[in-house]
Amino acid sequence: MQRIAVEDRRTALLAAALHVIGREGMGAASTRTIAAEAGMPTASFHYVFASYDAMVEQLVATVLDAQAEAVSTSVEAADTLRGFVEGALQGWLDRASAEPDAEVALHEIVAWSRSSPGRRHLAEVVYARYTAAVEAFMQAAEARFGVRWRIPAGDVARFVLVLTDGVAARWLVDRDVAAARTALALGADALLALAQDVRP
Amino acid sequence: MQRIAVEDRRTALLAAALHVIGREGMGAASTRTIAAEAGMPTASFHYVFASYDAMVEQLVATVLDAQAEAVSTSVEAADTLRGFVEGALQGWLDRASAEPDAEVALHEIVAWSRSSPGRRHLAEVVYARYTAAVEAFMQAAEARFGVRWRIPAGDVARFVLVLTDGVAARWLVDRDVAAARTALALGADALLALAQDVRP
DNA sequence: GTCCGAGTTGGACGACCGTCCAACTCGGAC
DNA sequence: GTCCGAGTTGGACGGTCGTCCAACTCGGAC
Repeated sequence: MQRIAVEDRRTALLAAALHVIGREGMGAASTRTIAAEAGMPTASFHYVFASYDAMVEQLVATVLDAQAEAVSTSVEAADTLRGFVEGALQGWLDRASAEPDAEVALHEIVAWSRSSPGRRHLAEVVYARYTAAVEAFMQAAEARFGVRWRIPAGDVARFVLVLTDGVAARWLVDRDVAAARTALALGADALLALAQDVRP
Repeated sequence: MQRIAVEDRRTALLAAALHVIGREGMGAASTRTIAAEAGMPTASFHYVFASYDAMVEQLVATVLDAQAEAVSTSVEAADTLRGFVEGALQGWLDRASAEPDAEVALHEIVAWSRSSPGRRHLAEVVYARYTAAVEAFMQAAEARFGVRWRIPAGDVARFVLVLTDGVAARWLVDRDVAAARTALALGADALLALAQDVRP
């Protein structure tokens, strides 16, 4: 095969891994399958990545970065607290259904990493980044709409993740976007009921 | 090994599978690992079960049966709608934290079955049974407290599963029962806000 | 034109997988 | 006491896995 910059190989392999995991799950995403999907010999995998686990770690970071940016653009135009909350939740869903491979991969990798002590930190990192992202949204909501919460901010953030995780779990099985949208709307109502002192 | 009734072997292997999946995840739950956990030679596995997939299918049925029964006993004493809703949700959490292997196994198996077309029906069966269980609870609530809902019953049932799935996803990673309890209490409030016409 | 080192990769390593079968054991009917 | 069929299981089958190395290629410095 012709010579390719290592960064380009890395990018191609990460994209291939995303497709394979999205299509056939973590169980089928072997080094051989991923390299074949990228049109490379198997040995190229370990020329680019130190190990399989290292590739997964990079994949998680890449997917989380792209997701955080996509969702944050969906609340830029919000001019009410309701618009902001609904925009964030529906923006997350729009992103998930637009890039299902990324959403599937995230859940596959969390489930995969949960059971092995040496990989458990990966699942915790995912939730730490989710929590940080939600808290950044909450601070933006406070700055823009003066919202305060009736309960500790940490409990609100956790409840947001309960909503997205719960909707995702079901959507992963039935891929029913309309039903997911309805459930998220109920979630938005529940979140707004926790707000007080909204600046007019 | 001494002669053992096939049903006893089946029971022992299912219990062993539950332990292995709960401790090390689906990826480590091979026929060899499970048989060893049950103190049997590997070949016993295929003397009892037609295939690995058939064992998983039986395991799901067993776990769902036990779970449904455990939760239903936790609302028997409820004498208000709030007590009923909170009792059901907290009863589910009590069951999950009392038998973590069963809860872990259910999520591991759903994730495992999602990606393979030939196994996808298993994930759908799990949600069909969850939905049926929740709808049975809702009918019991209507009979006992005369409750009606502001939105379609199907949307309420789906929202209940969003709550349990979302709480479970996080609990599987951090095992924080207190935080799960708080999140479920918020979920109960959200559900009660969807109720109307409660008989006094 | 020569050479070097980075890029590339076929193929092997040991391990584990689900499944299966031939050979063995042994309780109980006769 | 004999025998049979159900119960039991060691070991093998072909497959996949992550990883690695020796051997090859080739762009670019000299």
